[in-house]
Amino acid sequence: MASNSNPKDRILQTASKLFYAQGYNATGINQILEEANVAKASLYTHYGSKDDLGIAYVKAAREDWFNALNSFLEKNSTSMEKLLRCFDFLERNMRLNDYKGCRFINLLAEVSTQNAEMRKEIVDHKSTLRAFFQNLVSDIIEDDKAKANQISDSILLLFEGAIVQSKIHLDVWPVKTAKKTATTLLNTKT
Amino acid sequence: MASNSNPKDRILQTASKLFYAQGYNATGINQILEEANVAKASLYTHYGSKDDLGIAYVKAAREDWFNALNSFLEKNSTSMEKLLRCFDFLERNMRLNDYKGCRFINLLAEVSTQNAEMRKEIVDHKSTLRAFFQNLVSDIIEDDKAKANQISDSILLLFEGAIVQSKIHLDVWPVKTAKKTATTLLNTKT
DNA sequence: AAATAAATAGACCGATTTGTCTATTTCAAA
DNA sequence: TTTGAAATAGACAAATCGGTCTATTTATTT
Repeated sequence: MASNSNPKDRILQTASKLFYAQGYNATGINQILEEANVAKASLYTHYGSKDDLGIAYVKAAREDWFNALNSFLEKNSTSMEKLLRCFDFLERNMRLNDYKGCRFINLLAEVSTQNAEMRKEIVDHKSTLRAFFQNLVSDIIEDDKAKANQISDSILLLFEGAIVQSKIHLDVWPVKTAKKTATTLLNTKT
Repeated sequence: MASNSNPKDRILQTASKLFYAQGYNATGINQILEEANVAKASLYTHYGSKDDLGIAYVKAAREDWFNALNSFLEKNSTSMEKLLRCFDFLERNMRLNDYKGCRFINLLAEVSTQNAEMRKEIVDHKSTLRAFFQNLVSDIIEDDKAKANQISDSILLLFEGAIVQSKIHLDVWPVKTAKKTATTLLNTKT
């Protein structure tokens, strides 16, 4: 782990790496401390417990994710271009992360019944993503609101399905397939 | 847990319930033994270790899942009807399981890097599902093979995306949305 | 330079983890 | 009814878990 920055940040960075790579329950705090080169007391002064660290992790990951997406999208592009470029972003991420999939989906599988606050952050994040797609699609399909929502939610489902299937098959074909059908749906004129 | 059947089956049944409800890593063998009313030695004679029990769990779940699906589909129905009814099956399952989502996706999130054999079973299961959709769609779209595959894979992605989003929002609207768009895709004539 | 805060190493705690082993009991087949 | 397998309860082990605490050292600030 990078030895720059302060202990507090180093803990979060290392936790982020390990929670993603090994899972939340499978990652012990001792491993985090070792790899972050940080004393145990530092974890408990900056974060109160492992669960609180987990919550801080999700919150930071939420911000990081949308920051990365927005900086990947080109400012002066149409809503249609942005929508399709979301799938390019996804493809790049899947490769970059060695097909570990979505941090939030992975975490939800572990803590859905275990930790209500982590669950809430995850749900809020995905609700934000849903609204993000809805906004872009509403720019393209302006006349029929019901149709716009049907298409934007379908794009969301294709997006999420592509994440899961990409993780399963260790390949980007699901992302390419999703992008292609998303294009088809968006070009279906009323 | 049902006290019928033999210890071996009771272990698997209880493990299946707990792994699904709490996750694999969050479930200790002691809890399984208590709820199954079974001695510890019985677990280690019938299954060799917790991981081996986990593998047995996935294998049994694979068989159960497709058995449930096939018995839900009506024998004398068209491929189109069967395809759409898959989403009714999904909706029923999501409700029935209190939106715990997909056993295989949930498990993959935990053991993807941890246990290669469990991963393989999960991947094989999803590959079977993919082929299942491909077969049905190929009955409907016979002329254009590339188009048939594009549509069947898109249905797979909608299906998987609906599972994930349904678990997130504790609602069946993603399944309904997926079914509707799947219908649209299947009705797009060449 | 003195005072204060931040970070350190690491012992320690009780609980829990998977897994082994012994000794006893239940049960079914010969 | 005897024999042998199957199942039982539970002690035990070694490791790890999250978390607390003490004592010391490093930085920062005044």
